[in-house]
Amino acid sequence: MYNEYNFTEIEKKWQKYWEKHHTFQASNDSKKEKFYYLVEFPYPSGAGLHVGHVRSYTALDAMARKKRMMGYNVLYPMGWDAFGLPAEQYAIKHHIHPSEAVKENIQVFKKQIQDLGISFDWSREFATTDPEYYKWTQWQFLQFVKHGMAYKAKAEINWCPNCKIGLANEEAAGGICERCGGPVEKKEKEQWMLRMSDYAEKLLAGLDDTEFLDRIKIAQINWIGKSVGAEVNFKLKDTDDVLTVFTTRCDTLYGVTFMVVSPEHPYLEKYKDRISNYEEVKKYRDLAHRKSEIERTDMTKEKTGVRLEGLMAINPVSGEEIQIWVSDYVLMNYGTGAIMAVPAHDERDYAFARKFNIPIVEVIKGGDISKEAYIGDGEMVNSGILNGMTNKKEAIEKMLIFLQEKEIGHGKVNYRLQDWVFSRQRFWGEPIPMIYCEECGWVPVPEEDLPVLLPDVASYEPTDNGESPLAKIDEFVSTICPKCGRPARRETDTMPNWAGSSWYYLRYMDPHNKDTFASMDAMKYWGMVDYYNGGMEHATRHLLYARFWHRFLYDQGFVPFPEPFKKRVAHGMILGENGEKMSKSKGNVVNPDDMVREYGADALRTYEMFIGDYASDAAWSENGLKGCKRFLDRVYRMKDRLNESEKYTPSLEIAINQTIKKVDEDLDNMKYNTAVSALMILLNEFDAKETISRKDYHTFLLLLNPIAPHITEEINALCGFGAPLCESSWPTYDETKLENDTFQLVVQVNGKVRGKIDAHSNTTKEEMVSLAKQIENVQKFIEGKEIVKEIVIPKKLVNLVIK
RNA sequence: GCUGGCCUGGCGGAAUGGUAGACGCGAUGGACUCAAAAUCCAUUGAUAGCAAUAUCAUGAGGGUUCAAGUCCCUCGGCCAGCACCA
Repeated sequence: MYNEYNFTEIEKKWQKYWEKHHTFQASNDSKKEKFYYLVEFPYPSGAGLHVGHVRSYTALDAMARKKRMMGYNVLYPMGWDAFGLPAEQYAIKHHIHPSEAVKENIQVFKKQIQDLGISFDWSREFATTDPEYYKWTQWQFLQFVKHGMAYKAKAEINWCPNCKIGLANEEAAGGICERCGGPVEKKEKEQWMLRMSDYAEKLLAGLDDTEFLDRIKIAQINWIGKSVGAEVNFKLKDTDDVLTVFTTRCDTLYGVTFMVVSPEHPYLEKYKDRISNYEEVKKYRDLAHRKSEIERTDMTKEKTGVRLEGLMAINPVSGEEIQIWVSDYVLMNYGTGAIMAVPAHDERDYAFARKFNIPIVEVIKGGDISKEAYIGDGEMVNSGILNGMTNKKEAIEKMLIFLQEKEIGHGKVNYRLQDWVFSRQRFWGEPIPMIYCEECGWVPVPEEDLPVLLPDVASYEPTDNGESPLAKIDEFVSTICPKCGRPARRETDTMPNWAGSSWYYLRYMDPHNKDTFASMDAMKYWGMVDYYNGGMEHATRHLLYARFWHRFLYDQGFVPFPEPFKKRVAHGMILGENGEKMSKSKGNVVNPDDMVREYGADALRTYEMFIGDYASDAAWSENGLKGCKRFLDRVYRMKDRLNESEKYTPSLEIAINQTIKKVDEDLDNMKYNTAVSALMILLNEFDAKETISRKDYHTFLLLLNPIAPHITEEINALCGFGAPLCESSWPTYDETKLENDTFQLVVQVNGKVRGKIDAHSNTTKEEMVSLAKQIENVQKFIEGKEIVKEIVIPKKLVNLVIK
């Protein structure tokens, strides 16, 4: 492409200037008002920076630069989320320590980001893999232990046989391993768990303190999955035991004709002597166990199950004896692992009862239960105390009171959210700082011994038996018990990737603190993150983990605010030129380095802001990028057409004030595409003039600077406008100069545009109507017709309604 | 299945209920040039017309309104989240 200026040189020059002058360094000791912008820190993969990174980093960069010009003390930091599987796998393959691979990748990423001129405060940079950082991740884990929020439990975990790793529910959604895409199995293993489910209500309520996008709030609410209902106890016939179920529809209790327990329910084992067909039951249970999660949760498949012969339950309201079945459509990890089945009014129970010929009793009138389960509302029948009631809510309330009085049940709130499986059988993660002693059990590593460092060894292949590679490293494992001094073993599991990213935003506030993870003063000054940008793929897990972690720290008095993030915003993806997701295999990957080399960082930045609505996906177009480069070239050329005036050109004054307002508001609202468009429009207006004033041009450069910082600084210097733009004030607009004194009057007849005429803005309503009627084309339409109504919108439009 | 979002020219996309298609890309014609690149000028939703202008047009069909891309209802398509959640 043709170039009339050397953008590479210009970009390097100003990047050096900013570095030398610490332009973007945030102060922890400032009288200015603060603003904290955060983008999700990247995982420094070997593939390098993606054009998607450029989009979000530039977007918040533009806001951060603008806010600095407005006089705020802006924190816009960057770091590295560097633990994780890819680095470990790379290391296994190439026989180098993961920390080496990570170091190299970080250097590449950092160079790429710096070439873009993103105004990060690099003095606060760190990686989650730095011992000085993960020391505090471990320290915070110990606080969870100290407050009974961490426990080790033999839990059935999601095990990926391919990756040889235990997965959190979040990583195994739908029974598919999110890393390799293979099926996930169940495996029993001792795992460290965090009691996140205890925080379900707080995490739900805390959303009120945030300004997340609605769709993000909804995703969080779904994930927490609050459900209000009741726990009801069903007596087991001829025992003193009860089978407890959770239900949201206790009003249908009279319609319960059987119960179903999940294959993992402990009663199968407990009552094996009473279950006369136990062998059959056991067979079913083992079969269910071997099935992958995906097979079990396939809703389209037919219901299966086995009746527990010899074991009966009693319907607590009707007193009837009812059958008990085992079936895999009941899940052990939700509710109590057992359900009451109301086949007349639940689709799943209906299908099950139909298949196994179990009685179906209607309790809500309205459907034909010989054909299907009726799930609507209606009058209660066959329901004792509820008969005749038609209001579902009242029926539930009445039944709840009854259950409580008879002590057979009580109100109960259930959550889908489960405890966080916090162990990973991996080398490249933060070691869990716990020691197992035969005498004392699990003992935390004393805080003064932190960090527990990862050993510097050559082998970190995962093991087939599900142990962490660390288990094979004797000098790591062998230690002494901090309590009794006897020989003991270190925990060899490491933390999940989500750990380090759960509190990094706090460390940025005070990154070099040696005494604590961040000082209270620093955290009080910086407060909540004002804007937190990330992908939608992190709207549930990462965001929930971080909020939980933060809320726990708050409850222990370690942080001053209950919620970490005020606003959460999400960028759309940048797709390949063919509209598909960029991937190596599709050959549609765009490398930002190539674009910076060929068109310059400013053009790339401007284009990515112009590409479309920030929150939506957008397809890459190199021609679009060229168009933005052309725009910057035209901006540059305009410098040769200045006159000596230090005032706005009178005929441009309105347009300039309008543009200041538009760009100002659009940048605040993340409407970057229309901000760029407004600047293009203004440039077109400049272009139509022989000459423009120095002030016209200077203001334009100030407005464009947050998006295209290098070229605007250079032009500013070339023109001798004074201080660099990054040290100048953001322009303000004059409220009285936003409107022209003429406007185009649009004339409609019956809502259709029939004419336009210029009018002075002080034209009265009456004058507007008479002006309208003078237009020739309008007269054609109203001639000989009766005008029944005249609608006048001042300074805009007249609509004549005719009959 | 439930919840939320989206659907506008050849393309990316603009439009507080008030001129649909801003801005950009692409395309066509022209200027400059020996030529090309770059740049500049003009045209560019469809149909009819020399034109003025008219008709049609924001996924489909209804409705509310003086006026609907925008609000309401029905349907279709796409995307996302959750999903045998009791």
